[in-house]
Amino acid sequence: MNKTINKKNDNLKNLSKEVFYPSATYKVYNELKKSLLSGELTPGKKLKIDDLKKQYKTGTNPIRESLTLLIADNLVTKIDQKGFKVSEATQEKFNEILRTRIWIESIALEESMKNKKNRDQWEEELIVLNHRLQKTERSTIYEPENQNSWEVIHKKFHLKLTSRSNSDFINKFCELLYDQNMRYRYLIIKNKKNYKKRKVAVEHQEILNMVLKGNIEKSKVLLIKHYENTSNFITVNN
Amino acid sequence: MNKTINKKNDNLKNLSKEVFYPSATYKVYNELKKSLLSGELTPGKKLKIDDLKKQYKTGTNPIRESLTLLIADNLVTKIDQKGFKVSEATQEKFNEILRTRIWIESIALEESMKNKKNRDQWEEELIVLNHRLQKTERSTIYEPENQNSWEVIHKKFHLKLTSRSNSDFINKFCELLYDQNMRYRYLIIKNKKNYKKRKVAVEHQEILNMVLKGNIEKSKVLLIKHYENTSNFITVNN
DNA sequence: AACTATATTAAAATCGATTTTAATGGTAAA
DNA sequence: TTTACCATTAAAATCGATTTTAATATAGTT
Repeated sequence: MNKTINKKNDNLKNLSKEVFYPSATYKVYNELKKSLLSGELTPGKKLKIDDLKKQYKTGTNPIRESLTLLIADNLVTKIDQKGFKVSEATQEKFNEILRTRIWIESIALEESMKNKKNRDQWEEELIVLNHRLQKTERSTIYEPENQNSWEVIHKKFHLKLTSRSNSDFINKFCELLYDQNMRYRYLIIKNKKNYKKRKVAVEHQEILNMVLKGNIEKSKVLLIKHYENTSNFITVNN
Repeated sequence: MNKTINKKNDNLKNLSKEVFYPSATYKVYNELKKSLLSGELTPGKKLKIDDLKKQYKTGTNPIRESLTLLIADNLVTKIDQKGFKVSEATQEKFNEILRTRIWIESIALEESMKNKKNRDQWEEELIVLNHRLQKTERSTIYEPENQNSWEVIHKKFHLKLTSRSNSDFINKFCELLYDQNMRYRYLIIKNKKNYKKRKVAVEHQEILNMVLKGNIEKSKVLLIKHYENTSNFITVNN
Protein backbone atom coordinates (compact mmCIF):
# COMPACT_ATOMS: atom_id res chain seq x y z
CA MET A 1 0.00 0.00 0.00
CA ASN A 2 2.94 2.32 0.73
CA LYS A 3 4.33 4.01 -2.34
CA THR A 4 7.47 5.41 -0.78
CA ILE A 5 10.08 3.41 1.06
CA ASN A 6 10.84 6.04 3.71
CA LYS A 7 7.35 5.88 5.12
CA LYS A 8 6.79 7.38 8.53
CA ASN A 9 7.15 4.87 11.33
CA ASP A 10 3.98 5.14 13.37
CA ASN A 11 5.76 4.04 16.55
CA LEU A 12 7.77 7.23 16.49
CA LYS A 13 4.59 9.24 17.10
CA ASN A 14 5.27 12.88 17.93
CA LEU A 15 8.99 12.33 17.56
CA SER A 16 8.31 11.96 13.86
CA LYS A 17 8.11 15.71 13.45
CA GLU A 18 11.83 16.04 13.98
CA VAL A 19 12.71 13.42 11.37
CA PHE A 20 13.05 14.52 7.77
CA TYR A 21 11.41 12.43 5.08
CA PRO A 22 12.62 13.71 1.76
CA SER A 23 10.36 13.95 -1.27
CA ALA A 24 11.07 11.90 -4.38
CA THR A 25 12.20 15.10 -6.11
CA TYR A 26 14.72 15.80 -3.38
CA LYS A 27 16.14 12.29 -3.53
CA VAL A 28 16.43 12.24 -7.33
CA TYR A 29 17.99 15.70 -7.24
CA ASN A 30 20.72 14.55 -4.87
CA GLU A 31 21.45 11.38 -6.80
CA LEU A 32 21.58 13.18 -10.12
CA LYS A 33 23.80 15.88 -8.65
CA LYS A 34 26.22 13.27 -7.42
CA SER A 35 26.37 11.64 -10.87
CA LEU A 36 26.94 15.03 -12.50
CA LEU A 37 29.66 16.21 -10.12
CA SER A 38 31.50 12.89 -10.17
CA GLY A 39 31.68 12.99 -13.94
CA GLU A 40 29.66 9.80 -14.28
CA LEU A 41 27.25 11.70 -16.52
CA THR A 42 29.41 13.04 -19.31
CA PRO A 43 29.16 16.60 -20.65
CA GLY A 44 26.67 17.03 -23.48
CA LYS A 45 24.76 13.83 -22.76
CA LYS A 46 21.04 14.02 -23.44
CA LEU A 47 18.93 13.55 -20.33
CA LYS A 48 15.75 11.82 -21.50
CA ILE A 49 12.82 11.98 -19.14
CA ASP A 50 11.59 8.46 -19.90
CA ASP A 51 15.00 6.90 -19.32
CA LEU A 52 15.42 8.71 -16.01
CA LYS A 53 11.90 7.66 -14.96
CA LYS A 54 12.86 4.03 -15.41
CA GLN A 55 16.26 4.47 -13.81
CA TYR A 56 14.95 6.18 -10.69
CA LYS A 57 11.62 4.33 -10.64
CA THR A 58 9.56 7.48 -10.37
CA GLY A 59 7.18 9.66 -12.38
CA THR A 60 7.60 12.57 -14.75
CA ASN A 61 7.25 15.32 -12.21
CA PRO A 62 10.07 14.50 -9.78
CA ILE A 63 12.42 13.98 -12.71
CA ARG A 64 11.59 17.27 -14.42
CA GLU A 65 11.67 19.18 -11.16
CA SER A 66 15.09 17.75 -10.27
CA LEU A 67 16.47 18.68 -13.66
CA THR A 68 15.02 22.18 -13.30
CA LEU A 69 16.78 22.56 -9.96
CA LEU A 70 20.05 21.41 -11.53
CA ILE A 71 19.85 24.18 -14.13
CA ALA A 72 20.48 26.67 -11.32
CA ASP A 73 23.56 24.65 -10.33
CA ASN A 74 24.83 25.06 -13.89
CA LEU A 75 25.06 21.28 -14.16
CA VAL A 76 22.11 20.83 -16.55
CA THR A 77 21.13 22.86 -19.59
CA LYS A 78 17.60 23.14 -20.94
CA ILE A 79 16.32 24.15 -24.32
CA ASP A 80 12.60 24.89 -24.38
CA GLN A 81 10.67 22.11 -26.16
CA LYS A 82 13.90 20.17 -26.74
CA GLY A 83 14.60 18.92 -23.28
CA PHE A 84 17.54 18.67 -20.95
CA LYS A 85 21.20 17.73 -21.31
CA VAL A 86 24.33 17.58 -19.18
CA SER A 87 26.10 20.96 -19.26
CA GLU A 88 29.13 21.11 -21.53
CA ALA A 89 32.63 21.31 -20.06
CA THR A 90 35.32 23.16 -22.00
CA GLN A 91 38.76 24.52 -21.26
CA GLU A 92 37.41 28.07 -21.70
CA LYS A 93 34.66 27.44 -19.15
CA PHE A 94 37.17 26.06 -16.70
CA ASN A 95 39.38 29.13 -17.11
CA GLU A 96 36.32 31.29 -16.52
CA ILE A 97 35.45 29.40 -13.34
CA LEU A 98 39.01 29.81 -12.07
CA ARG A 99 39.14 33.53 -12.81
CA THR A 100 35.72 34.13 -11.25
CA ARG A 101 36.63 32.13 -8.19
CA ILE A 102 39.75 34.19 -7.63
CA TRP A 103 37.80 37.46 -7.88
CA ILE A 104 34.97 36.41 -5.60
CA GLU A 105 36.98 34.57 -2.98
CA SER A 106 39.47 37.43 -2.71
CA ILE A 107 36.66 39.68 -1.61
CA ALA A 108 35.02 37.03 0.52
CA LEU A 109 38.25 36.15 2.34
CA GLU A 110 39.09 39.81 2.92
CA GLU A 111 35.63 40.53 4.34
CA SER A 112 35.76 37.38 6.44
CA MET A 113 39.04 38.52 7.97
CA LYS A 114 37.85 42.09 8.53
CA ASN A 115 34.77 40.80 10.32
CA LYS A 116 35.50 40.96 14.05
CA LYS A 117 32.43 39.07 15.23
CA ASN A 118 33.13 35.62 16.66
CA ARG A 119 36.59 35.71 15.17
CA ASP A 120 38.02 33.33 17.77
CA GLN A 121 35.40 30.71 17.09
CA TRP A 122 35.99 30.99 13.35
CA GLU A 123 39.75 30.49 13.79
CA GLU A 124 39.17 27.43 15.94
CA GLU A 125 36.81 25.91 13.42
CA LEU A 126 39.37 26.46 10.66
CA ILE A 127 42.09 24.84 12.75
CA VAL A 128 39.90 21.80 13.43
CA LEU A 129 38.91 21.42 9.78
CA ASN A 130 42.52 21.75 8.65
CA HIS A 131 43.57 19.14 11.22
CA ARG A 132 40.93 16.69 10.00
CA LEU A 133 41.90 17.36 6.41
CA GLN A 134 45.59 16.68 7.11
CA LYS A 135 44.90 13.26 8.57
CA THR A 136 42.34 12.16 5.98
CA GLU A 137 43.35 10.09 2.97
CA ARG A 138 42.29 11.55 -0.35
CA SER A 139 40.03 9.33 -2.44
CA THR A 140 39.46 9.29 -6.20
CA ILE A 141 35.79 8.44 -5.82
CA TYR A 142 33.21 11.04 -4.94
CA GLU A 143 31.14 10.18 -1.88
CA PRO A 144 29.38 13.34 -0.64
CA GLU A 145 27.24 11.31 1.75
CA ASN A 146 30.37 10.44 3.73
CA GLN A 147 30.90 13.43 6.02
CA ASN A 148 34.40 12.22 6.87
CA SER A 149 35.63 11.96 3.29
CA TRP A 150 38.48 14.21 2.18
CA GLU A 151 36.27 15.93 -0.39
CA VAL A 152 33.59 16.91 2.11
CA ILE A 153 36.08 18.21 4.67
CA HIS A 154 38.03 20.04 1.96
CA LYS A 155 34.88 21.80 0.78
CA LYS A 156 33.96 22.75 4.33
CA PHE A 157 37.44 24.18 4.95
CA HIS A 158 37.36 26.34 1.84
CA LEU A 159 33.80 27.56 2.33
CA LYS A 160 34.55 28.33 5.97
CA LEU A 161 37.48 30.55 4.96
CA THR A 162 35.16 32.78 2.92
CA SER A 163 32.01 32.44 5.00
CA ARG A 164 32.00 35.69 6.98
CA SER A 165 31.24 38.38 4.42
CA ASN A 166 27.67 38.59 5.74
CA SER A 167 26.29 37.90 2.29
CA ASP A 168 24.35 34.72 1.62
CA PHE A 169 24.56 35.62 -2.06
CA ILE A 170 28.36 35.48 -1.89
CA ASN A 171 28.29 32.27 0.15
CA LYS A 172 26.03 30.56 -2.35
CA PHE A 173 28.15 31.82 -5.22
CA CYS A 174 31.31 30.43 -3.57
CA GLU A 175 29.66 27.04 -3.20
CA LEU A 176 28.50 27.06 -6.82
CA LEU A 177 32.00 27.86 -8.00
CA TYR A 178 33.52 25.25 -5.70
CA ASP A 179 31.23 22.58 -7.15
CA GLN A 180 31.90 23.72 -10.70
CA ASN A 181 35.63 23.43 -10.10
CA MET A 182 35.24 20.06 -8.43
CA ARG A 183 33.29 18.74 -11.40
CA TYR A 184 36.24 19.47 -13.65
CA ARG A 185 38.60 17.72 -11.26
CA TYR A 186 36.51 14.54 -11.44
CA LEU A 187 36.12 14.78 -15.20
CA ILE A 188 39.92 14.80 -15.42
CA ILE A 189 40.30 11.94 -12.96
CA LYS A 190 37.88 9.91 -15.05
CA ASN A 191 39.63 10.65 -18.33
CA LYS A 192 43.27 10.47 -17.27
CA LYS A 193 44.46 7.29 -15.66
CA ASN A 194 47.72 8.74 -14.42
CA TYR A 195 46.19 11.75 -12.73
CA LYS A 196 48.66 12.65 -10.05
CA LYS A 197 47.18 13.93 -6.88
CA ARG A 198 48.76 17.16 -5.79
CA LYS A 199 50.27 17.75 -2.40
CA VAL A 200 47.83 20.39 -1.24
CA ALA A 201 48.18 19.82 2.49
CA VAL A 202 51.14 22.20 2.77
CA GLU A 203 49.28 24.93 0.92
CA HIS A 204 46.27 24.64 3.20
CA GLN A 205 48.53 24.90 6.22
CA GLU A 206 50.23 28.02 4.83
CA ILE A 207 46.92 29.74 4.05
CA LEU A 208 45.64 28.94 7.53
CA ASN A 209 48.80 30.25 9.19
CA MET A 210 48.53 33.55 7.32
CA VAL A 211 44.84 33.91 8.16
CA LEU A 212 45.60 33.32 11.83
CA LYS A 213 48.33 35.97 11.60
CA GLY A 214 45.68 38.37 10.31
CA ASN A 215 47.61 39.38 7.20
CA ILE A 216 44.84 39.95 4.68
CA GLU A 217 46.90 40.69 1.59
CA LYS A 218 49.28 37.74 1.99
CA SER A 219 46.36 35.41 2.77
CA LYS A 220 44.67 36.44 -0.45
CA VAL A 221 47.87 35.88 -2.44
CA LEU A 222 48.32 32.39 -0.98
CA LEU A 223 44.70 31.46 -1.66
CA ILE A 224 44.94 32.65 -5.26
CA LYS A 225 48.22 30.75 -5.76
CA HIS A 226 46.51 27.65 -4.36
CA TYR A 227 43.79 27.89 -7.01
CA GLU A 228 46.23 28.63 -9.79
CA ASN A 229 48.31 25.60 -8.83
CA THR A 230 45.23 23.39 -8.94
CA SER A 231 44.41 24.70 -12.38
CA ASN A 232 47.79 23.58 -13.72
CA PHE A 233 46.65 20.01 -13.22
CA ILE A 234 43.46 20.48 -15.17
CA THR A 235 43.38 20.49 -18.93
CA VAL A 236 40.00 19.55 -20.31
CA ASN A 237 40.83 18.37 -23.82
CA ASN A 238 43.26 15.52 -24.62
CA MET B 1 -8.87 20.74 -30.71
CA ASN B 2 -5.90 23.01 -30.10
CA LYS B 3 -4.89 23.17 -26.49
CA THR B 4 -2.48 26.04 -26.79
CA ILE B 5 -3.25 29.46 -28.14
CA ASN B 6 0.07 30.08 -29.84
CA LYS B 7 -0.42 27.14 -32.18
CA LYS B 8 1.79 27.00 -35.19
CA ASN B 9 0.23 28.68 -38.19
CA ASP B 10 0.37 26.11 -41.00
CA ASN B 11 0.54 28.84 -43.65
CA LEU B 12 3.98 29.78 -42.38
CA LYS B 13 5.30 26.35 -43.43
CA ASN B 14 9.07 26.14 -43.29
CA LEU B 15 9.29 29.69 -42.00
CA SER B 16 7.82 28.35 -38.80
CA LYS B 17 11.17 27.00 -37.71
CA GLU B 18 12.42 30.50 -37.04
CA VAL B 19 9.47 31.48 -34.87
CA PHE B 20 9.59 30.70 -31.18
CA TYR B 21 6.57 29.12 -29.56
CA PRO B 22 7.09 29.17 -25.84
CA SER B 23 6.00 26.32 -23.60
CA ALA B 24 3.33 26.83 -20.95
CA THR B 25 6.06 26.65 -18.33
CA TYR B 26 8.00 29.45 -19.99
CA LYS B 27 4.95 31.70 -20.22
CA VAL B 28 3.86 31.12 -16.62
CA TYR B 29 7.45 31.68 -15.47
CA ASN B 30 7.57 35.08 -17.15
CA GLU B 31 4.19 36.18 -15.87
CA LEU B 32 4.96 35.08 -12.34
CA LYS B 33 8.36 36.76 -12.46
CA LYS B 34 6.74 40.01 -13.49
CA SER B 35 4.26 39.80 -10.61
CA LEU B 36 7.06 39.07 -8.17
CA LEU B 37 9.38 41.86 -9.33
CA SER B 38 6.62 44.45 -9.50
CA GLY B 39 5.65 43.74 -5.90
CA GLU B 40 2.18 42.61 -6.90
CA LEU B 41 2.85 39.36 -5.08
CA THR B 42 3.73 40.39 -1.56
CA PRO B 43 6.64 38.90 0.41
CA GLY B 44 5.75 35.82 2.43
CA LYS B 45 2.57 35.04 0.49
CA LYS B 46 1.80 31.36 0.10
CA LEU B 47 1.86 30.20 -3.51
CA LYS B 48 -0.72 27.42 -3.70
CA ILE B 49 -0.46 25.14 -6.70
CA ASP B 50 -4.24 24.77 -7.14
CA ASP B 51 -4.85 28.52 -7.04
CA LEU B 52 -2.13 29.16 -9.61
CA LYS B 53 -3.49 26.37 -11.83
CA LYS B 54 -6.85 28.13 -11.95
CA GLN B 55 -5.31 31.57 -12.38
CA TYR B 56 -3.07 30.58 -15.28
CA LYS B 57 -5.45 27.96 -16.69
CA THR B 58 -2.81 25.25 -16.83
CA GLY B 59 -1.81 21.99 -15.13
CA THR B 60 0.32 21.07 -12.16
CA ASN B 61 3.54 20.58 -14.01
CA PRO B 62 4.03 24.00 -15.65
CA ILE B 63 3.18 25.68 -12.35
CA ARG B 64 5.58 23.65 -10.28
CA GLU B 65 8.33 23.95 -12.86
CA SER B 66 7.93 27.73 -13.04
CA LEU B 67 8.10 28.02 -9.27
CA THR B 68 11.20 25.82 -9.24
CA LEU B 69 12.86 28.11 -11.76
CA LEU B 70 11.98 31.13 -9.62
CA ILE B 71 13.79 29.63 -6.63
CA ALA B 72 17.05 30.20 -8.50
CA ASP B 73 16.04 33.84 -8.99
CA ASN B 74 15.65 34.13 -5.22
CA LEU B 75 12.07 35.27 -5.74
CA VAL B 76 10.40 32.10 -4.48
CA THR B 77 11.25 29.95 -1.47
CA LYS B 78 10.43 26.27 -1.17
CA ILE B 79 10.16 24.04 1.85
CA ASP B 80 10.11 20.36 1.03
CA GLN B 81 6.62 18.87 1.52
CA LYS B 82 5.26 22.28 2.54
CA GLY B 83 5.22 24.04 -0.79
CA PHE B 84 6.22 27.40 -2.18
CA LYS B 85 5.94 31.00 -0.98
CA VAL B 86 7.04 34.44 -2.11
CA SER B 87 10.53 35.19 -0.77
CA GLU B 88 10.62 37.49 2.23
CA ALA B 89 11.90 41.04 1.93
CA THR B 90 13.58 42.63 4.92
CA GLN B 91 15.76 45.66 5.55
CA GLU B 92 18.68 43.35 6.35
CA LYS B 93 18.29 41.51 3.06
CA PHE B 94 18.21 44.79 1.19
CA ASN B 95 21.39 45.94 2.89
CA GLU B 96 22.98 42.65 1.94
CA ILE B 97 21.96 43.06 -1.69
CA LEU B 98 23.40 46.57 -1.76
CA ARG B 99 26.70 45.52 -0.20
CA THR B 100 27.04 42.52 -2.48
CA ARG B 101 26.25 44.60 -5.53
CA ILE B 102 28.95 47.10 -4.68
CA TRP B 103 31.54 44.34 -4.28
CA ILE B 104 30.65 42.49 -7.43
CA GLU B 105 30.09 45.45 -9.71
CA SER B 106 33.33 47.09 -8.60
CA ILE B 107 35.21 44.09 -9.93
CA ALA B 108 33.01 43.76 -12.99
CA LEU B 109 33.36 47.43 -13.96
CA GLU B 110 37.11 47.36 -13.42
CA GLU B 111 37.52 44.25 -15.57
CA SER B 112 35.19 45.70 -18.20
CA MET B 113 37.35 48.83 -18.44
CA LYS B 114 40.62 46.88 -18.48
CA ASN B 115 39.32 44.74 -21.32
CA LYS B 116 40.68 46.21 -24.56
CA LYS B 117 38.65 44.09 -26.96
CA ASN B 118 35.95 46.01 -28.89
CA ARG B 119 36.29 48.88 -26.46
CA ASP B 120 35.09 51.48 -29.00
CA GLN B 121 31.91 49.55 -29.71
CA TRP B 122 31.21 49.18 -26.01
CA GLU B 123 31.63 52.93 -25.43
CA GLU B 124 29.27 53.71 -28.29
CA GLU B 125 26.64 51.30 -26.98
CA LEU B 126 26.86 52.92 -23.54
CA ILE B 127 26.48 56.39 -25.07
CA VAL B 128 23.40 55.31 -27.02
CA LEU B 129 21.79 53.64 -24.00
CA ASN B 130 22.48 56.68 -21.82
CA HIS B 131 20.99 58.94 -24.50
CA ARG B 132 17.82 56.86 -24.68
CA LEU B 133 17.61 56.76 -20.91
CA GLN B 134 17.90 60.56 -20.63
CA LYS B 135 14.98 61.17 -22.95
CA THR B 136 12.70 58.46 -21.53
CA GLU B 137 10.10 59.27 -18.90
CA ARG B 138 10.28 57.13 -15.79
CA SER B 139 7.15 55.14 -15.01
CA THR B 140 5.94 53.78 -11.68
CA ILE B 141 4.54 50.64 -13.27
CA TYR B 142 6.72 47.73 -14.27
CA GLU B 143 6.38 46.71 -17.90
CA PRO B 144 9.34 44.49 -18.87
CA GLU B 145 7.70 43.58 -22.19
CA ASN B 146 8.10 47.20 -23.32
CA GLN B 147 11.66 47.42 -24.62
CA ASN B 148 11.45 51.23 -24.66
CA SER B 149 10.42 51.61 -21.03
CA TRP B 150 12.78 53.42 -18.66
CA GLU B 151 13.22 50.32 -16.52
CA VAL B 152 14.31 48.12 -19.42
CA ILE B 153 16.77 50.69 -20.77
CA HIS B 154 18.08 51.41 -17.27
CA LYS B 155 18.77 47.72 -16.70
CA LYS B 156 20.51 47.43 -20.05
CA PHE B 157 22.71 50.45 -19.29
CA HIS B 158 23.82 49.10 -15.94
CA LEU B 159 24.42 45.54 -17.15
CA LYS B 160 26.33 46.86 -20.14
CA LEU B 161 28.70 48.79 -17.86
CA THR B 162 29.74 45.57 -16.13
CA SER B 163 29.42 43.16 -19.05
CA ARG B 164 33.04 42.74 -20.16
CA SER B 165 34.65 40.72 -17.38
CA ASN B 166 34.53 37.62 -19.61
CA SER B 167 32.61 35.74 -16.96
CA ASP B 168 29.07 34.60 -17.61
CA PHE B 169 28.89 33.74 -13.93
CA ILE B 170 29.56 37.36 -13.01
CA ASN B 171 27.12 38.63 -15.64
CA LYS B 172 24.34 36.39 -14.38
CA PHE B 173 25.12 37.40 -10.81
CA CYS B 174 24.92 41.10 -11.74
CA GLU B 175 21.52 40.54 -13.33
CA LEU B 176 20.26 38.63 -10.31
CA LEU B 177 21.36 41.44 -7.99
CA TYR B 178 19.88 44.09 -10.28
CA ASP B 179 16.52 42.30 -10.20
CA GLN B 180 16.71 41.84 -6.45
CA ASN B 181 17.34 45.55 -5.98
CA MET B 182 14.57 46.46 -8.42
CA ARG B 183 12.09 44.31 -6.51
CA TYR B 184 12.72 46.36 -3.40
CA ARG B 185 12.22 49.58 -5.35
CA TYR B 186 8.78 48.43 -6.48
CA LEU B 187 7.85 47.15 -3.06
CA ILE B 188 8.53 50.66 -1.74
CA ILE B 189 6.63 52.31 -4.57
CA LYS B 190 3.64 50.12 -3.77
CA ASN B 191 3.74 50.81 -0.05
CA LYS B 192 4.57 54.50 -0.01
CA LYS B 193 2.29 56.83 -1.86
CA ASN B 194 4.65 59.79 -1.79
CA TYR B 195 7.66 57.94 -3.12
CA LYS B 196 9.77 60.65 -4.69
CA LYS B 197 11.60 59.61 -7.80
CA ARG B 198 15.24 60.48 -7.61
CA LYS B 199 17.09 62.52 -10.20
CA VAL B 200 19.40 59.78 -11.39
CA ALA B 201 20.02 61.14 -14.90
CA VAL B 202 22.92 63.32 -13.77
CA GLU B 203 24.57 60.43 -11.96
CA HIS B 204 24.37 58.19 -15.01
CA GLN B 205 25.93 60.92 -17.12
CA GLU B 206 28.78 61.37 -14.64
CA ILE B 207 29.52 57.65 -14.47
CA LEU B 208 29.52 57.44 -18.27
CA ASN B 209 31.86 60.44 -18.60
CA MET B 210 34.36 58.88 -16.21
CA VAL B 211 34.21 55.51 -17.96
CA LEU B 212 34.85 57.23 -21.31
CA LYS B 213 37.83 59.02 -19.71
CA GLY B 214 39.18 55.61 -18.73
CA ASN B 215 39.61 56.44 -15.04
CA ILE B 216 38.88 53.12 -13.37
CA GLU B 217 39.08 54.15 -9.73
CA LYS B 218 36.90 57.24 -10.08
CA SER B 219 34.37 55.32 -12.18
CA LYS B 220 34.07 52.73 -9.43
CA VAL B 221 33.60 55.42 -6.79
CA LEU B 222 30.85 57.12 -8.79
CA LEU B 223 29.06 53.82 -9.42
CA ILE B 224 29.20 52.91 -5.74
CA LYS B 225 27.92 56.38 -4.74
CA HIS B 226 25.09 55.92 -7.23
CA TYR B 227 24.00 52.71 -5.50
CA GLU B 228 24.37 54.16 -2.04
CA ASN B 229 22.22 57.14 -3.02
CA THR B 230 19.51 54.81 -4.29
CA SER B 231 19.59 52.93 -1.02
CA ASN B 232 18.80 56.08 0.94
CA PHE B 233 15.38 56.09 -0.66
CA ILE B 234 14.64 52.53 0.32
CA THR B 235 13.55 51.60 3.80
CA VAL B 236 11.61 48.39 3.90
CA ASN B 237 9.67 48.65 7.16
CA ASN B 238 7.23 51.52 7.98
C1' DA C 1 18.90 16.16 -58.44
C1' DA C 2 16.88 19.43 -55.47
C1' DC C 3 13.21 21.02 -53.27
C1' DT C 4 8.41 20.53 -50.96
C1' DA C 5 5.10 18.45 -48.78
C1' DT C 6 3.50 14.58 -46.05
C1' DA C 7 3.82 10.55 -42.85
C1' DT C 8 6.12 8.43 -39.11
C1' DT C 9 8.44 8.22 -35.00
C1' DA C 10 10.45 9.63 -30.60
C1' DA C 11 10.57 12.56 -27.03
C1' DA C 12 9.03 16.70 -24.54
C1' DA C 13 5.32 18.85 -22.40
C1' DT C 14 1.01 18.78 -20.35
C1' DC C 15 -3.18 17.17 -18.00
C1' DG C 16 -6.24 15.47 -14.49
C1' DA C 17 -6.74 12.03 -11.11
C1' DT C 18 -4.72 9.79 -7.19
C1' DT C 19 -1.79 9.37 -3.28
C1' DT C 20 0.75 11.17 0.45
C1' DT C 21 1.75 14.48 3.76
C1' DA C 22 1.10 18.35 6.96
C1' DA C 23 -1.99 21.15 9.56
C1' DT C 24 -6.11 21.51 12.17
C1' DG C 25 -9.63 20.49 15.38
C1' DG C 26 -11.80 17.67 18.51
C1' DT C 27 -12.04 14.16 22.08
C1' DA C 28 -10.62 11.51 25.87
C1' DA C 29 -7.41 10.31 29.40
C1' DA C 30 -3.96 11.70 32.98
C1' DT D 1 -5.39 22.03 32.34
C1' DT D 2 -2.42 19.79 29.74
C1' DT D 3 -1.10 16.11 26.81
C1' DA D 4 -1.64 12.28 23.74
C1' DC D 5 -4.49 10.22 20.25
C1' DC D 6 -7.52 10.10 16.38
C1' DA D 7 -10.38 12.10 12.53
C1' DT D 8 -10.87 15.51 9.23
C1' DT D 9 -9.40 18.62 5.96
C1' DA D 10 -6.39 21.07 2.77
C1' DA D 11 -2.61 21.15 0.11
C1' DA D 12 1.68 19.14 -1.71
C1' DA D 13 3.58 15.59 -4.28
C1' DT D 14 3.24 12.00 -7.42
C1' DC D 15 1.58 9.02 -11.17
C1' DG D 16 0.40 7.39 -15.68
C1' DA D 17 -2.00 8.61 -19.75
C1' DT D 18 -2.58 11.96 -23.32
C1' DT D 19 -1.29 15.70 -26.22
C1' DT D 20 1.96 18.45 -28.59
C1' DT D 21 6.19 19.23 -30.66
C1' DA D 22 10.59 18.33 -33.04
C1' DA D 23 13.31 15.24 -35.71
C1' DT D 24 13.50 11.96 -39.15
C1' DA D 25 12.16 9.32 -43.01
C1' DT D 26 9.48 8.84 -47.16
C1' DA D 27 7.22 10.06 -51.24
C1' DG D 28 6.04 13.26 -54.76
C1' DT D 29 6.95 17.29 -57.84
C1' DT D 30 9.49 20.53 -60.71
